[in-house]
Amino acid sequence: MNHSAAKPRRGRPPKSPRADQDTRAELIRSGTEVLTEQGFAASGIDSILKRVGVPKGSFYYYFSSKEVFGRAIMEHYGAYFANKLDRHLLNARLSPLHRIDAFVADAKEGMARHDFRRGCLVGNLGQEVVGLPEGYRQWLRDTLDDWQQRLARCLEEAQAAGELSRDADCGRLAEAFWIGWEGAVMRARLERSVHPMEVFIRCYLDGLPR
Amino acid sequence: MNHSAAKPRRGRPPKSPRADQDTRAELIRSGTEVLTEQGFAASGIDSILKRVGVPKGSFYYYFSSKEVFGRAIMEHYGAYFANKLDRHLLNARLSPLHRIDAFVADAKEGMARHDFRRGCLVGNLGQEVVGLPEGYRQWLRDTLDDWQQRLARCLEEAQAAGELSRDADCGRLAEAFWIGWEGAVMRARLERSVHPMEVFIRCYLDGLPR
DNA sequence: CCTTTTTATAGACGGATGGTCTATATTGCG
DNA sequence: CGCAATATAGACCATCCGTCTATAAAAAGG
Repeated sequence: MNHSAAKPRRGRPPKSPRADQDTRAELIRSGTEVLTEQGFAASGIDSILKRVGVPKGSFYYYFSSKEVFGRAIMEHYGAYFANKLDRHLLNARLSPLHRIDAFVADAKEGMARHDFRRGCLVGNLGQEVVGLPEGYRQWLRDTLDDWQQRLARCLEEAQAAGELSRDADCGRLAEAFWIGWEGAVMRARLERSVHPMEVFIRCYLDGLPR
Repeated sequence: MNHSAAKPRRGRPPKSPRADQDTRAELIRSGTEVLTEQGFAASGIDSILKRVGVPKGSFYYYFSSKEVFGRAIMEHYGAYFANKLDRHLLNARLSPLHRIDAFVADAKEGMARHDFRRGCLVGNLGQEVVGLPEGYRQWLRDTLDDWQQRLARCLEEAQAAGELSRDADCGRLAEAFWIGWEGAVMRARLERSVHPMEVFIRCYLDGLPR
């Protein structure tokens, strides 16, 4: 991960100066880390590059602009998160409502592991949506809509399993979950504690119609 | 509010050149508008000054730094919001739970009035808390704690009025409200609609133990 | 009424940072 | 060897925070 270049030279570098060849993927990973911490506007290209030892001049070889770079990060994050969501919400070894608990536990662990510095990319960008490039907003809406549908299906399974009232509107309940969840993640960063996430999920589950 | 100076002149201005004498207060008001839109880091002093026609040189006569300015804005916002909260939550003409509805209706109206460009200052700053000056974080926590207590008292009144179960933990319920509420405000900005706020409050009130 | 002090503004300036672009050096291939 | 593709260095320009000097009007004082 650490590339201490001996001395800066122009031109294409010698055969194998960097351990990992896939610079583009490294930039996306590094960018994801920085953007989940600081959001889009506050994240400088420089700091993202420095983390992986890529010089500034190289950036526009891999991405035509910061905006395009951001989109690549969003896609990467979307795939990562959808995968995590499925891993829990489709886990047949747990009852539907317990799958939600498992997702929450996973998220709590992730927050603590990064010392509450990183939040949810969707939440971060959502807060600064006014100043974001055109198109980002639609991606954020689509992503939340996707998450909502995955959760709604899990709630429907809960209905089938008798964990949830047949009268419940699963779509609306799933919508409410993500609305509040983003608030809980934000608050957890503020408090530097998983407590807000616990309070939210307890209130949410306790309030579900049985 | 609009000060179109005929021509810029140096020196102390004549007796009443600007409609409002209190330049400092105007700066805080303008700053509040900008910060509720864009957050702290993304808000440039210049753009705040331009809105009220105050030249840059004057800024540091009133505030010693951007950080101090931000603190003044937070205090202003805190007073404004606490006042709004009391106006609704202590309104004896409504039942306790209906007071919460009234607050929500007020907030919805405010969001729509500003075309969903402005959010909650606490939510905005909370999201970028990692990069904020020292001390801001504590203010945000204290402020949310204050709001929580005001709401908890209202919920206790609801218990007394028979609108809420005697077994309910009002402190915890109030905590959960603000956790989710900040998420709802954020989402409303993203969707440019009050719908998320409606979904959240309905889910919250429906889930309260009766 | 004249002088001095205080108040408040005008706007340039510097250092830092951030996004973007151009020139360039090296590699790999034919 | 020659040429296109690759990856880099560093310049460039805009912006932003914060500072500084100059200046003009009001307020104070005699």
